[in-house]
Amino acid sequence: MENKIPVIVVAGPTASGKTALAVEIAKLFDGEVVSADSMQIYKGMDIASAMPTEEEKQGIPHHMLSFLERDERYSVASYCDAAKKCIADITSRGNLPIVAGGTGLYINSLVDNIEYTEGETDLAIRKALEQRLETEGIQPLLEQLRLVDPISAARLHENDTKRILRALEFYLQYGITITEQAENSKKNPSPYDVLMIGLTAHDRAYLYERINRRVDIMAENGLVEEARFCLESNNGTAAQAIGHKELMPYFSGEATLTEALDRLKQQTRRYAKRQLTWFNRDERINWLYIDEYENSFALIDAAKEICNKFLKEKGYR
RNA sequence: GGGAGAGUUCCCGAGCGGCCAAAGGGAACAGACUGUAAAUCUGUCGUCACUGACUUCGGUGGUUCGAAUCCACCCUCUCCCA
Repeated sequence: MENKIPVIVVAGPTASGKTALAVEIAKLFDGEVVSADSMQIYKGMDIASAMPTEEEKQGIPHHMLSFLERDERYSVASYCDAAKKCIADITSRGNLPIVAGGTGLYINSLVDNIEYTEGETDLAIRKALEQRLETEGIQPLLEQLRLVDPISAARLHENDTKRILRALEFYLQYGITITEQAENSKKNPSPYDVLMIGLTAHDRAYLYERINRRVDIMAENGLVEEARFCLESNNGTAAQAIGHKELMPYFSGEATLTEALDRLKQQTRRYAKRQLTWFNRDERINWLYIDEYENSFALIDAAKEICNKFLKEKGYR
């Protein structure tokens, strides 16, 4: 209505078929894909992160993929900045932006226009706090937080040291509480008119089977070699990715390859579960159940219908 | 064939006469999540008519006020000697 930008989001747990569906939607509506994946941003982890291959992309432009060195730090804020630019560019070309990925925090922050504070995290403050945690334990830090930001202190579990530290760190760096910041961050309405499509399965076992199968395929496609190479030069954020670290016991001889891959499958299933927990609370999502359709064409048809309805009703097409 | 040891709740694993439905970990399920998010954290986790009751610790039978814990026999497994 008031000059909003239409954006289609394809969300869902890993291995649910987001990549393929996003491409199909892009083909149907002159779209370009903006990835919302915290690991596919890194270079050199194509197999583990299930990065779309050129073949899978089918000529559709993809953004926010494979542009960061593995030892570089990254953050939601940086992601939003860059992704917003991508959306603006795509729109200026007259194309439809399709945000696809499994990192819920990235998707919501981008699409809901969460405003993050200026500047980078002050690592010196963080380091000092981590130092104190080491020597004093969490209680004094929690007490200190209670004095400045009682709401956060009450909300956070004492074991949640990461968030307690961040809340304190935030206050020390910016002089306002992270609680206030959370409020402020929601002040500006989103410039996007969002249609959210979520992929999931009625039967969780069905999804888990797909995950297991995909890990086996990754192994066939050279996951072990990729992991061996990455782990040699590993030091940063990318080390958190599921896919390489699980092979460590295999490299050190503590586990067979099969055992390591089983572990990897399990970790991936657990991750999918967490993703579902995140997305499940979003009332806006139009869920498509992948185990409900005869084949991918039927699924694409269903998605197409939802998109058409959205675009027509809002007068975009 | 002889000897040593082990069998515990979905899995691993502690318990070794009462404070044991049984530590701890894992898995699973549910949830949280504002600059590390594929990370991090929380809850539940024998059954039920659930502040109490009931059924569990390889099997059977004992000892005892009382057993997962002690004894006997049996079954299964592991290791060592043949």
